[in-house]
Amino acid sequence: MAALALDAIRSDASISVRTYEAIRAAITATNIYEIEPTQLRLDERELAARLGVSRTPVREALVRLEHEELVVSVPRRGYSIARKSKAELLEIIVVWAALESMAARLVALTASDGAIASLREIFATFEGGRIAAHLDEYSDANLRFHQRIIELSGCETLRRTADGILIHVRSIRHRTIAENDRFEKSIVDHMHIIEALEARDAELAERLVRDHALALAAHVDANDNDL
Amino acid sequence: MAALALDAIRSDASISVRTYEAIRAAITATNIYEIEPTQLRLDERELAARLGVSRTPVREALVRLEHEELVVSVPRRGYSIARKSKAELLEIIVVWAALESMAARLVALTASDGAIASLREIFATFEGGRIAAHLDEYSDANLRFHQRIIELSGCETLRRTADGILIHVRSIRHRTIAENDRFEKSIVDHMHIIEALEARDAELAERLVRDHALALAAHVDANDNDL
DNA sequence: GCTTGGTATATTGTATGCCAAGAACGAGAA
DNA sequence: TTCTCGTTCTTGGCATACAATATACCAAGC
Repeated sequence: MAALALDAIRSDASISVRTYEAIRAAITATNIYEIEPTQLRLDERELAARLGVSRTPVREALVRLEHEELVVSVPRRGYSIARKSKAELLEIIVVWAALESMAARLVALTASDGAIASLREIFATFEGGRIAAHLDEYSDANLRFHQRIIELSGCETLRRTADGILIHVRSIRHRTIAENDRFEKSIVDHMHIIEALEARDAELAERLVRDHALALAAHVDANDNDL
Repeated sequence: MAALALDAIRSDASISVRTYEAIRAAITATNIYEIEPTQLRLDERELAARLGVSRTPVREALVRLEHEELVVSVPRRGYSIARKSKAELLEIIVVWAALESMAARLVALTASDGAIASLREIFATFEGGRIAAHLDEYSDANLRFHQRIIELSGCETLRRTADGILIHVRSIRHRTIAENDRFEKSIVDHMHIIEALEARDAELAERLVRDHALALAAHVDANDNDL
């Protein structure tokens, strides 16, 4: 439990919601694949005590988190942080590919030129091969890029659906970006995607985004055998 | 001991979960777009009394339902059944299109011939133009067809994600199927989709499914102004 | 020493009570 | 008559008490 960095909760919104946000943030900030299995347990009372609230809002928060599959509950045995199996992670990437490729289509068809241009700026600081030296920041930028495509689609439902699985995608991307020069290919892919969007080629943009995501899935499938 | 064929005892779902299922079923069985706005209110105490449970499981159930956007909660003013605006319904169709088209791709690439053939059977009873006389059953079959594509993808995460928005898609399809001969076009589309899957043409199947769904969105956008 | 049953303890699941925020309603004044 | 202010009542939010069940530990018998 000490592995979770719990922040104090905000003062607006209901205690339930703030509790949810606090626990969610704590899980998000933790590399859940690298902590002891015993640390995955979430003790209602301990969470309540540490957050300074009663068990009721903690339980409601856990119910929410269970729904977005961040935690799992075993009846009568409580909640623990959900670790996805490799097969599940692959499925998540497939869903992400579906959502992001649809988003790319919408961006190509409806986004403003300025909006599309903003995609380039995300990688502006990484020109000239300085990626390897700033792998963490590049990994963040990478994720932001994909998130931004979904944002620019203007489809709120798409964004919310994607948000639900974002946490898992984040951990995948974070772990795989450092592996054998994938970032070289990655940045080339991104530029092609941006070009397709700028050319307003919806079909191409959709396909490139999908294939980029599915390539990640294939990579994880082939390489990450320790999941 | 091994001689006894013991099944695990019915781990009768918790009251919370059963409460959730009961409320969900009740909402699903109601045409939420045709009842008085005052009927949309969900009173915790009343629900608890009618279900014979306390308010706690009712609240947990409502939290779950809120997460899947079947109900909305206004802080300090309680829960009510969520009616989607037209814009939101259009977005939902877009998300559905994204998920189902990805599913179609997977089906074309991985499903067995028998599985694909089962898609035809769904419409077997509607041959010979008997659709108009059995519009309700056709509407159901229609929905089952689209659900089945997602099932056949074999991607559980895809299925669960789609399930979350299924209720809304159902109500849309149900209301629009009766409108001006859409079912004629609809059944032709479906046959083309099946043919593409049988031909293992992933690109075509994906496109047909997507366009079929987006055509529904366009239809709703143009026709259903009373949402 | 190992197995097995019993008991204590810890922890979740559910019910209930209290409180505070809004809404509804009524009374009084303009 | 209408507007406004105050009171009451409804209703959700949270805490806590109680019940049900799983786990761990210990003791007794083989």
